[in-house]
Amino acid sequence: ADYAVSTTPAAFKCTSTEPRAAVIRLFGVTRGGHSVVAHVHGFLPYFYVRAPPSFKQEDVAPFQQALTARLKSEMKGKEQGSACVLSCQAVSRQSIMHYSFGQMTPFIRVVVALPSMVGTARRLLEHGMTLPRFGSFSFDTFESNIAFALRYMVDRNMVGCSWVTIPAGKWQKRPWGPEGEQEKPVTHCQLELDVHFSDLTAHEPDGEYISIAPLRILSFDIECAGRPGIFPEAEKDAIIQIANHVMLQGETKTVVKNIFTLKECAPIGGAQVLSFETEAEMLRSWHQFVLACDADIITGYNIVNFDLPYLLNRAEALKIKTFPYLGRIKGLATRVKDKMFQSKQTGTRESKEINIEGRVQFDVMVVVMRDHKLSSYSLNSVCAHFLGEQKEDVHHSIISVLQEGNADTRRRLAVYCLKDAYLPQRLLQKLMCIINYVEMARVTGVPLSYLLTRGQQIKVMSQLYRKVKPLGLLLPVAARKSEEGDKFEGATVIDPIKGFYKEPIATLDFASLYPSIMMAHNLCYSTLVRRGDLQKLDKDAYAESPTGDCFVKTATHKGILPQILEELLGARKKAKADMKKEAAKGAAMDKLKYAVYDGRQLALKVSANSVYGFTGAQVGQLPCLEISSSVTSYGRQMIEATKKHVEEHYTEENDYAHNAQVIYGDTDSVMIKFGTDDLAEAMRLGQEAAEKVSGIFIKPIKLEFEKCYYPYLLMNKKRYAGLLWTQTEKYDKMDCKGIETVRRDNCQLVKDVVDTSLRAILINKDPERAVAFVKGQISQLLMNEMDMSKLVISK
DNA sequence: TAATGGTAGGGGAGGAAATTCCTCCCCTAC
DNA sequence: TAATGGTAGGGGAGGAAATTCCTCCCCTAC
Repeated sequence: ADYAVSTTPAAFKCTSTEPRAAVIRLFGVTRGGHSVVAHVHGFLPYFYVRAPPSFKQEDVAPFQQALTARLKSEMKGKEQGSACVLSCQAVSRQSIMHYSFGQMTPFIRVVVALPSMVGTARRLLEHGMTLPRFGSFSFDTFESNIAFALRYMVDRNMVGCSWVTIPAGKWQKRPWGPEGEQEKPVTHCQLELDVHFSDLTAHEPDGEYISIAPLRILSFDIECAGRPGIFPEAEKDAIIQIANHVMLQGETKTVVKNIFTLKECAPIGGAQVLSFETEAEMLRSWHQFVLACDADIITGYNIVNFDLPYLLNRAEALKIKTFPYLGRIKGLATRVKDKMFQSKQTGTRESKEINIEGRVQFDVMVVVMRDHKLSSYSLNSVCAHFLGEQKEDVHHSIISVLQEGNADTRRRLAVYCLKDAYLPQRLLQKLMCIINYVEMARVTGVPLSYLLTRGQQIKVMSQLYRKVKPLGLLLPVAARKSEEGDKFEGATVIDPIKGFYKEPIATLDFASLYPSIMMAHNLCYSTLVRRGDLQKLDKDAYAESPTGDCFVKTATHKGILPQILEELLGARKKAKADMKKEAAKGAAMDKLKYAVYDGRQLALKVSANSVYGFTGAQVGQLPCLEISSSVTSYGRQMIEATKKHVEEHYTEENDYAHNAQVIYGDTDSVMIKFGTDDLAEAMRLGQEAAEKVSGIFIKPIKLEFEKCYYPYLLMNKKRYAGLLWTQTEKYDKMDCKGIETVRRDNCQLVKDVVDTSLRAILINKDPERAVAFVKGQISQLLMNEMDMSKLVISK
């Protein structure tokens, strides 16, 4: 979904006299697979302002006049004839920040003509505006920085990638309207229609609406004739081939497989070969193909940062004026912009921003980089990792040679290029990217494209907006800037008692620790009690967290965040149950449905866990360190209590065979040496201890016995290895944490040596063998007999 | 159309700072 | 020009070498 500013057709004008209005565009697919665009009319941008004290109904009109005047002068005639502020209305709402005793306070709902006016109005109001009865007053605005399209989706209960119904008779198929002033199609979609926003019904993605639309997915790859040793430059180096591979979501067969080549190319089985004498002809023809194919999703490997910009720049160098119109909107040029994406998680990454309206750019490289930590992100190694197959390798230095050869050498290049277009499709299917991303969009409510171009916060914001609206609560706009280094204390890591343990070590974990803390203690923006409000409350009505912040209890007022978390975790339980149900059908199982449920439960889990991070985000949209630091402080208290309880209860005095000892723990886990040599006994004790300790905490906090390590090598904080057992018959695997074997900043040799040594120690229980192996490797190194490839470090 | 989830913590690299070691030299005891 | 005994050993100065400490960075655990 996006929006455009245009004139509104008379039929959808309603009461407004505005010359121009924002029209939401919903791009989609029908069940039959036809592309659709709906121009949604009549939805107006708005936001809220907190009314000054003693603000009365009769103050609304002067407020509107003042704001209109300021806004108009600010727009400097850009929007001629626009009223700018369409309406102001006194309403009762409450800010989500701080517990407010269930009281509502006066707010003003401001409706403006265009989305861009929201930001301007916000700035004006925050800087202070002069009102007759109040003098210069600096207003707090609320919900004034939400993207317009998302605002619409929130208000209409529409989540990303969901089904929408438009009843017959409520919409107009373009072209329509009286002769002369007809509404003509402006997009390349097969079906184009106009509708009033209230006539659209969004469906929850359940039951018959759980299915995923048959999206058309175009994967492509280009080859350039680079000069030897120089990375291709679009200004100088020609594009010689473009391979394309089109599939439908949910189906395995290929719809189109073709290749555009410069100069003649020998035929390739199963693929259509289109050869051109000039590069310009080829590019023009490919452009036509993209429009005809009308894909919903454009994919490929590194297309956003290489292939698409290269194509666009090359077309510009060749002066092909018609080329940069790859989107669904006719006459809207595709441009490349440099963008910086900065986050703690990924670091600072430069990337390109390319507008292709109505098509989602689903770059497989971006997807893999976001979801997986790998040592190399080349298509070759990613395929080797996930598909267990290497790509057809043609070294870039011989690409030009092949091109300058004959039809057969160009055919070899084409086969390679086709494979590069096909592999991203394979990866998407294998990793079930589309399904998982669609489910993430549905769970969090954001459009699909946000998931690849935006961070984590927008997903929580979207859920908050949705949850808060029916409750009459409003989300404040983040303060201009938060002070640098606004850090808070995190989790405890128990000092390890380092050593090699030959007896089983039981591991107990708190399930979803941070979400369950937030639920148990009702931590939320709306339950945080202001210091000054404390004496107004009963002592039993609130609880003080270990940081000294007070939150009211569930019985007084249930927090929004706990509600969101409950729903997320509840929905996850359901999704997992549905998965089981589907699997129980055996042969009749609907694999696609099963995958959807799996993707959903994963999305729900990730979403639940990111709520805590959202409240502590340093550069956040709605940070609240009182919440995040309370969460971690409760966590610290809990892990200490668990350690204490276990060590005090499992003692010889209490008739246990040994004194138990907590040898290590990190954040939400404790590792216990019960003293017994028997694995089954250790598991039983672990089980028992988990239940016992769970009892001392408030619901839904739950300690679970998860596994035993036997034997266990504890080297340091966050560094250990052991054989992991979940049942007594056979160990599951060798589990290594923080050790060189799991790090990506060392050469293969280090990994191999450490891995082999650990195996010798843990599995064969033969440290001598490990020593001998290491010595052997060192002498090989010293004698220069080591394979050089094992010594490569890539950073 | 500006946006960006958290803290704890190990361990290596690189360089500054503090410490140790060594040699030379002066001086005294005898 | 004139006059010039020795060895052992403490301790300071000065500088080289080895060590510690600190910061930054990367990457992981949770």
